[in-house]
Amino acid sequence: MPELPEVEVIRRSLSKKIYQKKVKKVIVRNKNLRFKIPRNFISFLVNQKIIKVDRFSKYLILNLPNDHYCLLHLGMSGTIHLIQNNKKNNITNTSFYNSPILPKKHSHVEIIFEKIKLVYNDPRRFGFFQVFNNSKLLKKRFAHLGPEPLQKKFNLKYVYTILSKKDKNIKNFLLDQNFVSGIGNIYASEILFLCKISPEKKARFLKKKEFKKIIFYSKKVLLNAIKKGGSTIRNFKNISGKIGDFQKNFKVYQREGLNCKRIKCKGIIQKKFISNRSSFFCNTCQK
DNA sequence: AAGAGGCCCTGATAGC
DNA sequence: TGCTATCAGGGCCTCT
Repeated sequence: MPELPEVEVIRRSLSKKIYQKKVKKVIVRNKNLRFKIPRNFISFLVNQKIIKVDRFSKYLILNLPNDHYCLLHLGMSGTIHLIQNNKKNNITNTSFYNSPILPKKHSHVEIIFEKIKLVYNDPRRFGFFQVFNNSKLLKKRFAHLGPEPLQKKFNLKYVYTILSKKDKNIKNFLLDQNFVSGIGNIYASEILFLCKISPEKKARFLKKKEFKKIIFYSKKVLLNAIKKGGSTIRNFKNISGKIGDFQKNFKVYQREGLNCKRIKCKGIIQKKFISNRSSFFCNTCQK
């Protein structure tokens, strides 16, 4: 699923294409997403300009005039496609995430601008749209979420205060959006590998030095992933759709049974289910 | 009240 | 080939 870096990459490309564009039409084919698409969704958007494309954590926020906001979460399988209608009447498909061609199935929502349209496709329908009439309500929507790893608020004092007495394992904390928001299952494993910390280690047993590492590598992994264009995004410029022209440079994720990438470490990457989510880690260098 | 587990949903893949 | 079981990157709700 798209984690913070993927959503940020999507935000940037989206922003370039739909900034200051006016919504001409909205099509809702299936309103039964994770949450039902609100009744006023279409009228909320039509004739409005996109004045900014924002993001918090894994949420995209389309800023509209008059302090209105349209929130979009991609869930596990949500993808955004931009279809451009150029002068030659060719349809150029720009896929921002995960798919070589525009899927016909599961394209639940279309937001249509003058020469371009945004298509939301989501097989599992874990994603959702929500609308907010002012920034107060939007803020309230995010109130329960912890800071992003990239924010200054995500510092030693904050992490220590929350984690130092908790009995929950650190992997679950990295996935807990109330503690820190934006990290998902892939990057959680990657971050802990770089920290040399076992995913099963209870938070209260972590030392100050380890808290510092968690903060440092959380930032580093996410920033690096954004820089690389979202490492979980498949690069599907190849219309033939052949797999293999995208690379995952993961150190542990989906590397079960393979050698640890750390120099001189003889460890083997393990896969283990921790709270129903797959976790990958080196059995030797992560303590 | 913290933490574990179940559930929403479809599709891809593995195993028989 | 065709069935079934398992798993997939998230988040919210409930139960203990």
